[in-house]
Amino acid sequence: MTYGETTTRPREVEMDGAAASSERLSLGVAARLSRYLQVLTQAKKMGKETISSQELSDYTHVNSTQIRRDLSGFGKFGKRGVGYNVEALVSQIRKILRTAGQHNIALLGAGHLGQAIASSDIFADHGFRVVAIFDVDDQKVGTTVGNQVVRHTTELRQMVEDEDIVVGVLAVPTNAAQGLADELVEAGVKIIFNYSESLLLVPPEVTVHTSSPAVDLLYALYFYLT
Amino acid sequence: MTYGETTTRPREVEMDGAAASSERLSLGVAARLSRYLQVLTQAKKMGKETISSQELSDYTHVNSTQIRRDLSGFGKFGKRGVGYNVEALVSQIRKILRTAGQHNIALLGAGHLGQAIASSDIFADHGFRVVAIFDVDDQKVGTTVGNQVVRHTTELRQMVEDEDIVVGVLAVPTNAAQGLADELVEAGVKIIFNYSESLLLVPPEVTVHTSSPAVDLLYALYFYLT
DNA sequence: TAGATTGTTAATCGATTAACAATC
DNA sequence: TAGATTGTTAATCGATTAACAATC
Repeated sequence: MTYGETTTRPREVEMDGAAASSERLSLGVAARLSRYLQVLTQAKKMGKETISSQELSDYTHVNSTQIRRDLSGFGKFGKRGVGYNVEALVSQIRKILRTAGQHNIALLGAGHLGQAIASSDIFADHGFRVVAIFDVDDQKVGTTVGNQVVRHTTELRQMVEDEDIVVGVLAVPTNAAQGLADELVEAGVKIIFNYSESLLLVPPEVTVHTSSPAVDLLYALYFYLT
Repeated sequence: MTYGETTTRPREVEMDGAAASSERLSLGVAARLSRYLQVLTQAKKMGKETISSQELSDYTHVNSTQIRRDLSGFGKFGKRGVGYNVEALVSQIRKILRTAGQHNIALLGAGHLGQAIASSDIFADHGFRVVAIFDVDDQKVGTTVGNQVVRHTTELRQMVEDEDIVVGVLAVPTNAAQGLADELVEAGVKIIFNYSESLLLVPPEVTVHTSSPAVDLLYALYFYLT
């Protein structure tokens, strides 16, 4: 590599306030923007109007310079000496992540975990709507959980089609997970959120996210112990 | 920077099979090792005896070269042409992450989520043991959840001391989370696992991990939409 | 042996951060 | 104005990956 050479970096053409760029975000940037969004959403709920990169850093543990850098790649959202307007930043990041709209979720499993998910608004806050809940247990089918009537999993395919469901959440026992994952895939769901311990095998075009609190805990513990 | 210069890299002294190094792992390495451990633990349950870096890659979405590289930093655990012995690798990684022992957890909240956590073995599989469950609701105090009797949160401090609890898991409503986090901190807990939506402020020596399925989902959705 | 898979190198690429001028 | 905080540069650092010899 030669140096002393001034590299002209590719730069996004400023698009009159439009934050979304045509290039795909890197994994890291997308992950961090999502975390900022989480904090901002909660800050907004608490009535906070502006937030500084330092405050965002305190909550996310992301370096404040990096936060400013991440954001400045899409526009000048902040005000020097003041910080960022919480509400405006929320909608900018939603635009960047292209998740400004509503997305429909199918919840599989009406046990304790399923009920916890259905009655919380963690998903609702971010534009995800649980539009159907399924279980195989006839005792549970027909009962109401959250604001949905529990259906039998045999109705899965039809509901995915009718309700335009893009995400399936697996809150079922380990041994039932792979079978239901297969059914979700066949029904056309492209993102599976796995709360079971099962390792899931799916076609490459389907994304699986496995929730693993114990893994996160191991990781936190390491830094506590060292 | 000059080049053509051969940099001598610091290298761990081989310690006769001992995998744990004296240097602190980087954030990235610790996070990835935890994920390998999760997959290996499940693979072991399923009776798998060996696993290749490619198989680990399929499940973790970490590049197979990087997996081999991460592991080879601590010893030669694999067998060429065969792969890694699942059971041996589990114990090596546990040694590296220093989580070979048992660690005690306090669970706050005996609602649906608390019950789901108490009756699952996601934590138990990794050496975490729920040794106490708390709630403020007198209806719930005294009932049995998992294999524990639910206690009132007034007993928190004493139990943390008696049972040597290092981790507190918050499975409570958003508006109760900060208050209980404060109590956990006062009781001496160093790691808080937050399942509520609340943003928590804690002293710098305490680690908070906030679970955020919706954030993970946003992130997955971005790569699906683009 | 032939095939498979590790361990390791060497090169590239992107993430991270300190520092500070710009400016609200 | 004075103080605070952004936006941006320039440099460093660590992560990532292709490639392949070693070897089971």
